[in-house]
Amino acid sequence: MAKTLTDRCQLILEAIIEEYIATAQPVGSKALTRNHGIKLSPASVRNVMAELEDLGYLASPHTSAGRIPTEKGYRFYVDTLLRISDLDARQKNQIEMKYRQKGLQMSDMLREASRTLSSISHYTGLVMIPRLTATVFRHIEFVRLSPRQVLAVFVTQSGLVQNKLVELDEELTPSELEQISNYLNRTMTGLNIEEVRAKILSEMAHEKALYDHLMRRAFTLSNAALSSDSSGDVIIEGTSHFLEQPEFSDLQQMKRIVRTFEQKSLLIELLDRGIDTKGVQVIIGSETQCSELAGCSLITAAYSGKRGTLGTLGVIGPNRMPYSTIIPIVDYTANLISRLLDSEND
Amino acid sequence: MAKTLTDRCQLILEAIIEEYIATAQPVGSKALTRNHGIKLSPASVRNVMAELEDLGYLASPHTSAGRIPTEKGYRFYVDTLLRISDLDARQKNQIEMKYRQKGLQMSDMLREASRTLSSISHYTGLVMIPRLTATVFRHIEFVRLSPRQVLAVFVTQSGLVQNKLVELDEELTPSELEQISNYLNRTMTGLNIEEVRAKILSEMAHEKALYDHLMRRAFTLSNAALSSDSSGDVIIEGTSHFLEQPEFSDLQQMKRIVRTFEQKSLLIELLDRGIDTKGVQVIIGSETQCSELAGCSLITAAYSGKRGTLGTLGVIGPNRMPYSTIIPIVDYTANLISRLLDSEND
DNA sequence: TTTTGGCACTCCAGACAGAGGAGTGCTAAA
DNA sequence: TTTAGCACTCCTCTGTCTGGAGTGCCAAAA
Repeated sequence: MAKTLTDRCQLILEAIIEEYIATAQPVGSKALTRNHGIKLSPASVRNVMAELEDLGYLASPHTSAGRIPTEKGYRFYVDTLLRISDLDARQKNQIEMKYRQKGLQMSDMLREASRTLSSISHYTGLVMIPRLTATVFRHIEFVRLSPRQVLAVFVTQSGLVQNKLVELDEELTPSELEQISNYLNRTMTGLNIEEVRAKILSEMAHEKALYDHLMRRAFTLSNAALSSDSSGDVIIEGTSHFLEQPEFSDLQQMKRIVRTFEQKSLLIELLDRGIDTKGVQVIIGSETQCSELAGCSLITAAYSGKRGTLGTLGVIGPNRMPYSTIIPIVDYTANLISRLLDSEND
Repeated sequence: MAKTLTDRCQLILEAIIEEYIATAQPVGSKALTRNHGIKLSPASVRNVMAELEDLGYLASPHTSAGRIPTEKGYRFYVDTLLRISDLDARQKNQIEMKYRQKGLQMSDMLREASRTLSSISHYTGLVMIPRLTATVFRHIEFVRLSPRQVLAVFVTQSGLVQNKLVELDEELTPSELEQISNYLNRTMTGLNIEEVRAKILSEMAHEKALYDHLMRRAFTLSNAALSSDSSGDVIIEGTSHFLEQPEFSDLQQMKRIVRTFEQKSLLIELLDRGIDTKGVQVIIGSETQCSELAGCSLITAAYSGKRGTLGTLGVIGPNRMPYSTIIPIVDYTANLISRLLDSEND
């Protein structure tokens, strides 16, 4: 199938998509010949456009309007036509400036990343908080809130703080708690949370008839504390940029999207999808596979710390996004964050 | 001035406001006599309405439309006309259900509160996170990220976890850190953060020629850690409800408001304002004193823990809100949260 | 064979006019 | 003091019309 398009088709498709990205108006044959250095007559352009429409790259809202790109059109554009340039030094600098302040801990940094993505791209910034399971254990602390309630506070290698409330079956004295946390901190530092859990479970299994009662408790407690159902979280910044997009001027659509953002779960799912991908990933329209986000596209990239991928970040906007400028922004941000997470805390 | 309105004026004003709240349409004299058990003719009602308009309680969008309440009208309604009923048992139950789950720590609870406020009121829920300075110290832990970076993790009496990255002038060994945190935990538990800071400062002042070098460091470090500029934070849930309000169907207005929400700072300021007020506070339209929130009203109430007020929570929506149903919801939620914070951790 | 000019056709967007309706203010009568 | 009546205002809705942008197709030109 998909026989490759002729050069001329590609040229015109590219021009149409870029014109549409710039104007948000259906593109007609005349406008194209005027503004895009195409040395063909409108009539010839029309022939090509009709062909591109037959092939599914373009669509027309009604008979006497211009053409707009379909998702297939965008996909082809992104995969084949797009030439991505590097950011120029000024832009790099502009991004980097935001992280220059001292005393920025990881969570602040991720929030700043989301903000920066949003403000530079003029779309909505997304940053996924690392899942606990992907992070490396640095420190755990138990704080006794009541005889049967313990707040477990983890700190990960990269300085992310997470906490979980654990309800106990039996009471623990402060000194017992301290012994337990000492044990954990001594033996577990440097492992990732999965490894810590696995280790705890195996110890529990091996020493069935546990002579040391305290140890059994230690394992039970830490197992509870680490059985994090923390299903990930995402920092969303710049929702208001969506209100600027003419394609969502319909309030019903707007509401659908904003509501989806509020629920976050769908976004987390989408961001998760890119976590094992190298480089920048583009998800266009229905490729998101959720109707709530119809007409929306994502540009994402994974970021990593010392010990592998931590999460993903990116930008979400309408299908009609200036991919050529946003892709490098996302790419650069992901690399920058990775670099910062890598360099600190050593 | 402000001579009191006659009973009839009040009756009609109330009817108009309630009709307008229900329909979002300018209210005419005829509609009033039909639906509100007013046994006057439309002509009489018109006379009263003209009077109310002269006095500034009503306005008309144009000559041949009905009347809509002004802010002054809403204010009078809220202050004088409104009879607030208690929530019925079913609603109370509905709210309380949300907090029933086990293992809900404070931050989860506050988020849930914001969500519940939003979903029950159908407007936007706001919950201010307690300022560190208002909270009671329970536990502090220093985690050494690098020789010169320490992550200070506080836990407050109510189980709220906050953390701050401190950059050190000189290196501290792990054991020094531990001594310092032991000292702080021993001597400071039960004080609020302000008191802790005061105590540290006074100790620093008293022992100018400090023989114990470690102590000096301890004070410096903890002072840095507690010099929290954490300017408060607010949990906003249900922004999308704003998109349902006909008064903000203008995209420009919508954008202005959503953007203000994103910045949060104005909301924090507004919520702060109610922190020393007993009971429910209503801020109508321009009383917010910020043009970005023109047309928006807030209903807020303070919540408290064991040791006094912690923060405020509430609902923000258009001026045209059903105050009579939302005020009790906010009131009940604030009391419920206070109760939950009070009862736990003892 | 490919490109292009010409032409008829389609459809939208905006302007305009007219009708209907809801509401007002005022006056005079009850 | 209340109310009925009436003239008036102004919005909203509807239908009609027109100009313009764009298309598809065909035949002539390259």
